[in-house]
Amino acid sequence: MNLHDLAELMFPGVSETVEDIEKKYPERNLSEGVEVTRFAPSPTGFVHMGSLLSAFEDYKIAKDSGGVFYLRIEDTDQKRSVENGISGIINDLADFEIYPDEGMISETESKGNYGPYIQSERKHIYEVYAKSLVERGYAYPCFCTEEELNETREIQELNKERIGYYGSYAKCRSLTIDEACEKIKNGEKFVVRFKSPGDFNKKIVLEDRMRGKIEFPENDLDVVIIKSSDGLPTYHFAHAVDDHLMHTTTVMRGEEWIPSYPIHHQLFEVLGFKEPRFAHLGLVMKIDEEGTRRKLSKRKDPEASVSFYHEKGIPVNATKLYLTTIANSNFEEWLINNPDKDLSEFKLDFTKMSESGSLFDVEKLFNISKNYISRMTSEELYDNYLPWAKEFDNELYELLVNNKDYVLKVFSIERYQEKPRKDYSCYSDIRSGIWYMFKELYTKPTYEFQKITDKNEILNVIETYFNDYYDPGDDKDTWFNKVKEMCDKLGYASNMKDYKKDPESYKGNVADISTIIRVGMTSKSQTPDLYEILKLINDDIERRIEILKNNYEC
RNA sequence: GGCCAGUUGGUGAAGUGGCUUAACACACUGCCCUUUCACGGCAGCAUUCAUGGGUCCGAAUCCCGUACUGGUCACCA
Repeated sequence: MNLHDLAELMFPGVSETVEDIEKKYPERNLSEGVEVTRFAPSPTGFVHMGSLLSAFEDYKIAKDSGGVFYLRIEDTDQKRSVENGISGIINDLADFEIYPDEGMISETESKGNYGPYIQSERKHIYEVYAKSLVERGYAYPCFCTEEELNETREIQELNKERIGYYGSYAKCRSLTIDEACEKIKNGEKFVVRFKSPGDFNKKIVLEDRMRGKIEFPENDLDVVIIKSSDGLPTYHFAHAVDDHLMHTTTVMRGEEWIPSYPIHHQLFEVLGFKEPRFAHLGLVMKIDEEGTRRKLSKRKDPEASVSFYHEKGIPVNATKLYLTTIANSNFEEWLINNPDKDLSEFKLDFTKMSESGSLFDVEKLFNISKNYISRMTSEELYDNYLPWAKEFDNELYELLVNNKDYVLKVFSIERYQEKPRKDYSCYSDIRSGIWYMFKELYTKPTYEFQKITDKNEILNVIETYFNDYYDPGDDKDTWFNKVKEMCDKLGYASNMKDYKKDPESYKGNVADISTIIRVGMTSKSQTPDLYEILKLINDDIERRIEILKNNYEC
């Protein structure tokens, strides 16, 4: 019996050779500097903020260089798979306008020439490579049971030695070929282990694209590369084979992978693969109630879920802007200097990526979103808001559709000025800012009068104003002068400075009068420009006065 | 426990030996502007870069130790 016989016994059905496979995955025809990146999630059904960031960065790095971004599904751990888990991920990415050039495009379909893009469908490929490793003496069957493995670990702990399957602890490594063949023939189950040629006392260096040099001891662990439970590869092996075959140029992944780099390095070497470059991203963290930092969790943090932003109505572009600020700290400054340029003109830079896990800052996201919304035209706001309202606020959606011109006017208030108003952080904020502009909604308002609460006085001011002073045809200056005129007539100060000098001799001031009119007509003490509002609700003023009166009578 | 990474204000961070008595942005505080709110303007917010030592004319920046945080050591990714 020789290695070839052993390999045949371990992989009885595998007839293809490594050369056969390699031919099917030719080098990509791309010029120097063009990046091929990938997002490689397990099919868990949805994407959370941390993985969205990583997908976004992968996508952006590829696009910035005119390269290829693909989506590969890593389902070698079937326990993690969820029904429709792939389409969930595709939809979440699509919500943020991340569309893979290659890879899965639905639950079962894919596009691109380097597939299959689901690892469980690539089983035969991994077998071919594993078999060749066995033939070359770089892999062997391991028959150790879980109990045996636990035992050696306990011994290692007791002796304060490094934990793992290596050196003399790698029992099955020293099995002769004949012994191994015998066991297989007897039907004993086995995993395939990598036969590491490494020496723990030697050093290797990773040239990380964002962290620079990282030094490690060489790997000497005989890691499992094919599992006996389902015959599928482990991450380490699948990563090496797939990223080689699919010709990934830069592997971007979380920093939790740094410690296993020596394994991957060795695998690439022994398999004769050209190693891709690596960038190990900082994890996205949050502060929890106890005040400690921890990884953002899908389960515990609603704001970690991508759907949270969808429901809140944060514009997709605003989220992208925020993700870019986390990805590259110099982006904010760029944005300030180039407010009108498209995001695609900003190139992500590995050396500007944060090495420590950054805290996810919802406040900042809202701020970015607020600024972003304030810069939209009324039409853009309308077009973006409408689909959101359709999904989350049907009543408003109907009004929006039926009163488009009117809504555009409402959105235009204080929008087209040098520094537009910033009222809305997200689409779900908009209702509270515009509901009172619709007569359909303005029925039983709650009033926010504060300083002046005397009902008769309020009614008196309102009636006097609309009977004797208000004229919708007035321009803004005339309009405000009339308000001031009325102030003088009714015993209020039209000039704030005068009022401050001697508040006792007035009933109030022009601000109080404005507030009475504002609250009387909108039931809100804080609104955009009153003059503009009155012009828009002109047809409804009579009715609103009645509502005010009725409200006071009962 | 071994290995690896990280540590600059409330937050994201700039900074790679002198231009830094630490940029910018968010948040916060105060004042101003003002018919409300928002916007905007001005000012304030780390004498100090986890910590101890060293190198140097000079250190947040280089070296060593310590602490803390996170990761990893699975037939999970």
